[in-house]
Amino acid sequence: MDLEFHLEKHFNYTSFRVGQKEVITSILDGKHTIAMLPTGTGKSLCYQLSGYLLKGQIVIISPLLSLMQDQVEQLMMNGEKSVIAFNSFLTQEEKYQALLHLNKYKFIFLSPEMLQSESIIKRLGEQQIGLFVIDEAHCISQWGYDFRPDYLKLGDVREKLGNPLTLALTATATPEVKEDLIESLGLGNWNEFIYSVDRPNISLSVETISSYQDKTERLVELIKNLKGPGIIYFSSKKVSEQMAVLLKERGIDKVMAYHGGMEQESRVLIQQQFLHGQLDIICATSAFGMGINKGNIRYVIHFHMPLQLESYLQEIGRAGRDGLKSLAVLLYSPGDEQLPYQLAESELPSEAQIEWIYQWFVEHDEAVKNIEPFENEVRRLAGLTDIQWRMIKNYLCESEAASLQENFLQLKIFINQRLQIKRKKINEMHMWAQPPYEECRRKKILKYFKEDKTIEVEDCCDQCGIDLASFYTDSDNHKTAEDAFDWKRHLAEILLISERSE
DNA sequence: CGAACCGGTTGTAAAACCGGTTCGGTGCGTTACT
Repeated sequence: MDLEFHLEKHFNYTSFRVGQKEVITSILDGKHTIAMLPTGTGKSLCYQLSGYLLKGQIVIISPLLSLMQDQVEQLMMNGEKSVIAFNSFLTQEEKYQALLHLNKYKFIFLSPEMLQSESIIKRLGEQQIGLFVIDEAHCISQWGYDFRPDYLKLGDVREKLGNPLTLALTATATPEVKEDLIESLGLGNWNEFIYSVDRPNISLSVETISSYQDKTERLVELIKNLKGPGIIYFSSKKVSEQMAVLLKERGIDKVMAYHGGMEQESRVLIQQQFLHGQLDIICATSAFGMGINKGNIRYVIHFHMPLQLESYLQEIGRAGRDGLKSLAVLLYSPGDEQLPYQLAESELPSEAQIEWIYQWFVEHDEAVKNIEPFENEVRRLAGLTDIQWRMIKNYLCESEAASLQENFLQLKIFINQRLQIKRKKINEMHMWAQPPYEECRRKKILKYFKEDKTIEVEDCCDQCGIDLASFYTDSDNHKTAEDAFDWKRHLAEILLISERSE
């Protein structure tokens, strides 16, 4: 088949980007396909073009509502009308109508949670599904186990839908992510297109700084000098906001914070402003990034380290999608690793909480499967977050243990295992960040991800030697801002001194 | 671990200080209530 012809016909492009043609060919051959393509290569085109060349409908699983809306818009801009995002933005009536006329949609977007609804599975099962797509498939691995368990149930859903031809798309090409998704999706045979996780145009730097205060000062200094735009990652919503305020006070404009606790409206606005250059710097938590299509991000700074190297890689990977030289800096203070450990632990229910729940069941002589009416009360009394509770409920309900006691015993073991895995990952991240350093950072990452590629990269990392000044802004913009600020501060100091002496 | 907050102490008035405690990230859907 002349794929280029169809590419031009449907999308008006004349040539494919890295990996696209191979992936599409594999799908059209009827093979389940795992595509781990580098960021910014146009992964969605893989299912869009395949969609036009395959019979039947295309079902796309997407992790974020905003991502779904983007994709729907993109398709509609391209003249495709038979698209629907099946999610909570629809009213009851709209949902009902959409289900009734499901066959008139070519592209159907869904969240994994929506796919747990029996009525939706039933209606989808009656359709002819040409391709089942899991977008951002690393979510299975990174979110499935505790945060969004419905990701791990996609395999069952696939089976119920009659094992449709499947495509998994992601940019996080690590062996572990791949294994997780093969196992949970239950693909028997598949083709895979996996590209290196290495991004040679991103220089890697870790700076060890002894105190929190010094780290803040260093951050301000970096921001003042580095050529933007850039993202600064924090592991706390509060700190991200405080830093945005501090940076503004220090004369740095076009800065905003972004985190999951903010209003949906302002989140969209900030994202748009960043995309269009009205904002230069985002002080963000891990909520920021997925689906951000901005090519010219010049640096990513981590004020806190993430909970695993996979996340680190994903976050720094948002820099330099245009292929130009970019920088990733991790600011590390000894003791920083405590925060990730804390976060990991607080996500899982504690032993005491599990014991409490167990006692509740014993006292109330209630079957685990009949918990629904008491659910909210029990959850509240045990002091569990909804994530923690869901994890417990999921496990208890799906267990085949012979007794309540046995069921809870296994639950405790399971949670303990999860904790160990999380700790191990944090430890690996920590080992990469903390001194003593002996080895090239890039090699160390590649080794962790089981790639044995030896590459020579210019300005590779702080170990191989890096010229930070080459990432500094060459315009005088920042300098002027800095001068203005110093003058202001100077004046303030003078006033303060004269106030005291009076 | 560090930051923020709370409540009690200090020593006579108000703010400063101390010690203890709590909290810290990612999102879908539904439902009850403003």
